[in-house]
Amino acid sequence: MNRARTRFPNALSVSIRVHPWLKVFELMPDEIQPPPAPNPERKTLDDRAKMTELERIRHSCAHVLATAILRLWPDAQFAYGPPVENGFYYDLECSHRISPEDFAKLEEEMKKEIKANNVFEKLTVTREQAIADAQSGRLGGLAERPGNASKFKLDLLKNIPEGEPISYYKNGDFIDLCAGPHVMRTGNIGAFKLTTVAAAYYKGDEKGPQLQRIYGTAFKNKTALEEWLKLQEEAKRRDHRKIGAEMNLFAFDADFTGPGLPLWLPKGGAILEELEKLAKETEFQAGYVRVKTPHLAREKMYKTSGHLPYYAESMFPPMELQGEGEFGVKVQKFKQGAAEDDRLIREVLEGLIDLKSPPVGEEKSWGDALQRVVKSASPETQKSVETFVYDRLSLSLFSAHFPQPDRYYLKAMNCPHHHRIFAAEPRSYRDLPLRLAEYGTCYRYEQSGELFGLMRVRSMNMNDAHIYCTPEQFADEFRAVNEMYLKYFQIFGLGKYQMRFSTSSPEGLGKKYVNEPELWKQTEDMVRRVLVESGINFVEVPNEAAFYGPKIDVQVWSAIGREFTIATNQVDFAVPAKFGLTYRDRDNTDKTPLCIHRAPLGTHERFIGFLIEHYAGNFPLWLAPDQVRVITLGDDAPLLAAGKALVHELRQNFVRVTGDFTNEPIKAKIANAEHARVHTMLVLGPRDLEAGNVSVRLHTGGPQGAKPTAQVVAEIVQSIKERRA
RNA sequence: GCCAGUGUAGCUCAGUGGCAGAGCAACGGUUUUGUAAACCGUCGGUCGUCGGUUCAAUCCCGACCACUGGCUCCA
Repeated sequence: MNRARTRFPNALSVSIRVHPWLKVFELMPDEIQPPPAPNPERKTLDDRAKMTELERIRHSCAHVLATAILRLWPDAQFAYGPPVENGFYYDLECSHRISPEDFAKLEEEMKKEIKANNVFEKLTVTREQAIADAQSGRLGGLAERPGNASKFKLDLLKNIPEGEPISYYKNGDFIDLCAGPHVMRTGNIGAFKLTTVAAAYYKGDEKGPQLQRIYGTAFKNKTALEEWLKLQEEAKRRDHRKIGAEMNLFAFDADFTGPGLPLWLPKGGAILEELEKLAKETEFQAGYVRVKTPHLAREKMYKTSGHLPYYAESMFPPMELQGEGEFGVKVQKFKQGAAEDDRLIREVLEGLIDLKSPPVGEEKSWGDALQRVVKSASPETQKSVETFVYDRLSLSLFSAHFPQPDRYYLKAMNCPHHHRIFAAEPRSYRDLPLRLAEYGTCYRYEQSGELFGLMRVRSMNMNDAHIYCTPEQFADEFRAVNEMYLKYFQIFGLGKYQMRFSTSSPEGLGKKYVNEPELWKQTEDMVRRVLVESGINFVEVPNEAAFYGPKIDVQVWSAIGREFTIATNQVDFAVPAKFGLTYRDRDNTDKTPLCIHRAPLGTHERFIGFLIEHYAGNFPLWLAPDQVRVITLGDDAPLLAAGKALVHELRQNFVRVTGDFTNEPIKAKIANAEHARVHTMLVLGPRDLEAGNVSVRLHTGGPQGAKPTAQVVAEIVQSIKERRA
């Protein structure tokens, strides 16, 4: 509740929707629907049996962790404790707040349990027995705990299908409800380490209880653990935030610019420029045309597109121009004093939305005060207040009593603007396919905890384009888009990628997805066919499509193993209709085009962040911010002149080149250039000058010996032109 | 937004209830050099912000902000 007010002080509909005592609003317009309850995946027994040895070690280590926690804090209640990619975790509820300071103690206890080398004993029990044990607090415990039932285990038991065997695993005194499998003995856990503590929601449900999650990792032996720790160190070194700072690529300035809003420094700007150039050239050759659209649009744009109110939470709150637009006059009137009848509503609303409301007693806002008052009232009064609020604040009345100011939103996506470009001219089937491309800046209000370096930001440049086409053209267009993706992957040497093909679900039609069963089937079939025919590596993920059509997300893995969705490709057969987009077909009727949203390079921000980690900052020549540095051996006049001439020549060939003509020792100048990750160093000394040579040194390859200057310049220019790896 | 951790010079980090420290960078000199750091000097700080405790707070306490690791989310 607080969150909605804080984030959207002006977005009334949003504030109201999530205010807890206004549950009544869940009955409101069908576009405001709570998300479907998460369905926690339950691994089948077959899946579990496939656990690798390492996973068994880690899962067993989770039990050992639980054992240790219970010895220190016997009231702990455990939920899930699975192995994960880099280790394991166990979720628990406990009166003691476990912090990393407790790790040493915990690890001590864990070592004792491992040293005891207890057997992981499997016990099969009846459901009745299991329920009884859970109720006595025995499950996930060292002993019975009267009055402290194993509540999460009870819940887990409910999810075990009838007829499936129910088993315990027991090590020492610790008994846990668990399908296994485990290692034989606690002593089989060779080496482990607790890594971090975090909060996690029970079953991943934001509304569920919040648990403490302890993360750890475990390995067969100490060597393997140490190797992993080393790898973590290496990952830290390659982290795009670290390298970005070292190379002066970008900066965050939370105080002045705002969190999640990167500033591109000149060197990062150079990379950005190269990416745009690549995209522009590639798209030009593929028949795209370039457009440019503003960063703002009126509310009507996003109401029409359907993004409001669905995605209002992901957008920056609107700017309101009170004196403008058709409602300006009404607003003025309202300000001068509303009718008595309106006053109560206004007060209710002010309490809900006004951040600056003074606290009333213990409460943080008038809304809280109101909530208390209503709660303490008789059921009839509560009912009538709810009815009143529902009646008076429902959107229709709302707009009647509260003239809408002119609202402008920062765009969170480019598509609506492009749709309006489509609509700006009459279109014939002869104009299609129309491919509108733009490197457009979008703004999304990502939750504060979600921000992550360049990978998750609030302002982003999207390599966006929208292809409007007829259903007959769709397959070819879609194929061409995929080919463009593959072309890019080749340029950047991305061997490991996976396309996630997200489709709809029959149950979601009309709720999560536009209710067009025929079109869903058609487009999904078309997409699937194209993917298979193109021999593309993809997986199909049901029930994850966009609300307007199936989509493909491209996942890549950076060199340090981070997985990212960098590109996206979506079919849209719904929104063009909402905007009333049509083209005149051969048969002289107006038809709605299909639209393909595609962003092969995703956003500048994420893509460059990814590239930094991918290349560890050692970019290929064409992308390197510092492509060439000319270094003179001393600062004698003839050397200096030759050096400056070389810089000039390279610059006239559009090479990003700097000169280091200081009188520092050559070793220092090389070291500086290496630290700056300058791709190519050209050293000019008296010997070179005499022979018409330069000595070439590569950041990634060391000294390459002396070569004729003209040849070196030509090679550099050629390598950049070809975008060589 | 939630849980936890962190916040000292441009960067990497020391440190203490009683005058704020180093290395690198920057700047000024000296040095005249062949492939990862030559020497000397100078400058640089509201110790994240606000409040509290104290004779005295960068240090202790509280709130807030930002970042980091996770959770949830990512149309």
